[in-house]
Amino acid sequence: MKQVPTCKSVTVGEYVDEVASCLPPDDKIVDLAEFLQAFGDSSRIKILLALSKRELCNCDLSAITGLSVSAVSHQLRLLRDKKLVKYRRDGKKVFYSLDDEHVEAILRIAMEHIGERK
Amino acid sequence: MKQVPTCKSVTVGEYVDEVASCLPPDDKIVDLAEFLQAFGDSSRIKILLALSKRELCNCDLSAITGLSVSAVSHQLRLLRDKKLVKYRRDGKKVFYSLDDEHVEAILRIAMEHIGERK
DNA sequence: TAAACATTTGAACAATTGTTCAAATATGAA
DNA sequence: TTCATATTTGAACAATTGTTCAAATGTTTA
Repeated sequence: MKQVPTCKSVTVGEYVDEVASCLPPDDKIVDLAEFLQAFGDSSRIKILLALSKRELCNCDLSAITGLSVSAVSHQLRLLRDKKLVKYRRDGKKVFYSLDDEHVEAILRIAMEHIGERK
Repeated sequence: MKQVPTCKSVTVGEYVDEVASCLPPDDKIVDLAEFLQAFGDSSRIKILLALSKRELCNCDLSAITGLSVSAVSHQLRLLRDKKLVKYRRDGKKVFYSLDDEHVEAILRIAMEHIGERK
């Protein structure tokens, strides 16, 4: 950044350092952002909501979401890498499910937040 | 999408329609994705975590996060539009805070999820 | 083995994103 | 009014993203 943060008024400086020192280190910030970013796409939300009902294979997810098999696979890889889903192979199929209760909780709370407004 | 979802094995068709009918309508999916996408950036995570400690103005947020005043303002506009933060003007300053407990809860749960692994 | 089914992968592409910079707007004090 | 401070805005740009398509990889059955 190029602009120097000035903010000359009296209140500044009293709590800025205190809040700044509360922030996690940069690598944790990045992990957090990447984890939450994985929720931030309509295709992935559809996949995650479907998986919140039951374990599903790539092919089923394609039928349910209306996305191509390839698109679903690409998104599942991302969701796997970011630890939102886990999987198990059963013969030709690979069954996916939500990684843990945190993922479910975030979906539920976000639904609540959306539902309340408008 | 161009590829027809086939998935010819026996298990298919039993629950696909059932799960599909559980999914919210498209506009709600989009709202959900846009809300959660707003969490998915390191700069915005820093801003949100800072705001989880206390109400802060644009200028303070710039000092705390190390981002330019302009970059913070652009991100705050997005966070406002997506209903993650609210604000009040006090003289020359505009103080921002988290919109509600849902936003706080999502940050907390995501921190837990990140904290548990590795 | 070959064939069918299911999934994954990589390249390409358009679309979206986050930052910077400069300029504009808003507020309070002199 | 003019000045200083604080915030917002819009254009530009590089960087990232999500999808498609074609090809490759796994797995089971014949």
